[in-house]
Amino acid sequence: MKSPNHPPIETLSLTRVLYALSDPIRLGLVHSLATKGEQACGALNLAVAKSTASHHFRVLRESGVIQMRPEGTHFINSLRKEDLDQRFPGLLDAVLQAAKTETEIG
Amino acid sequence: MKSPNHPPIETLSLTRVLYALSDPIRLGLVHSLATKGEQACGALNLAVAKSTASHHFRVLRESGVIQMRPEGTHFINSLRKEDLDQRFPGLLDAVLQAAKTETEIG
DNA sequence: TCAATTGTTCTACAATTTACGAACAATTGA
DNA sequence: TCAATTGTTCGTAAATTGTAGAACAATTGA
Repeated sequence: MKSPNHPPIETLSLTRVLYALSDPIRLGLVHSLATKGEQACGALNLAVAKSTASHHFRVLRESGVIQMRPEGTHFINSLRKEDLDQRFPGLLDAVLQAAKTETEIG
Repeated sequence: MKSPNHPPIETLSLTRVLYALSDPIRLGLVHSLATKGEQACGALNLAVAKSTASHHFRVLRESGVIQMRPEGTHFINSLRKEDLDQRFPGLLDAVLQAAKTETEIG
């Protein structure tokens, strides 16, 4: 497994991050990574084809929201929380809190 | 001028709000409304056709980010800051702060 | 070695989004 | 009344996005 490219912190674009988080599937992935910690792609059992899942992981990775670390036959995904907090303080926490609120309300 | 519809607070969708904010033109509008206060559409002199501007205002309005109040021949736009703060605490502030940061950095 | 596992890449397609010009609607002021 | 102002709506075109299947690549374990 070849390690994919990750954009450096200073190149992260706010609109790109917001866009990455604006999809229900991707926001769900981020929420899951935030609450359960780092996980393999397969552990997040998505309701879409694996090529589609790969697409969403790519959007999240290229926007700087997550990082992917190769490990054996799969990838371990994790939030780039510290990077995001440094570049856009409070943003990730606010989004995660809002996501939590929304799932509670329905 | 007929007053346009605005979605009630409890129906605001997080992904929809994030999507509305993920466009550079719309984020610029929001930033402008946040710093300069309520303004007419024309006062925000956009670099796009007025039909395109109308589209962006509509996206912001239907996502619940802004409200539009008819006044004479034009509309006065303003952020639904209190509503957003109530539904998604800290989100708007974090986005606005991030937008400010990004314009400073470049 | 070789099959199983995991995820990417390529290709294609339907749906959505952004953009613009032209026509239209509402209001104001001369 | 009527022209000017302001913004919406409609129709359309170009670009982007989300989705999936098929083929491919890398790693592990039998």
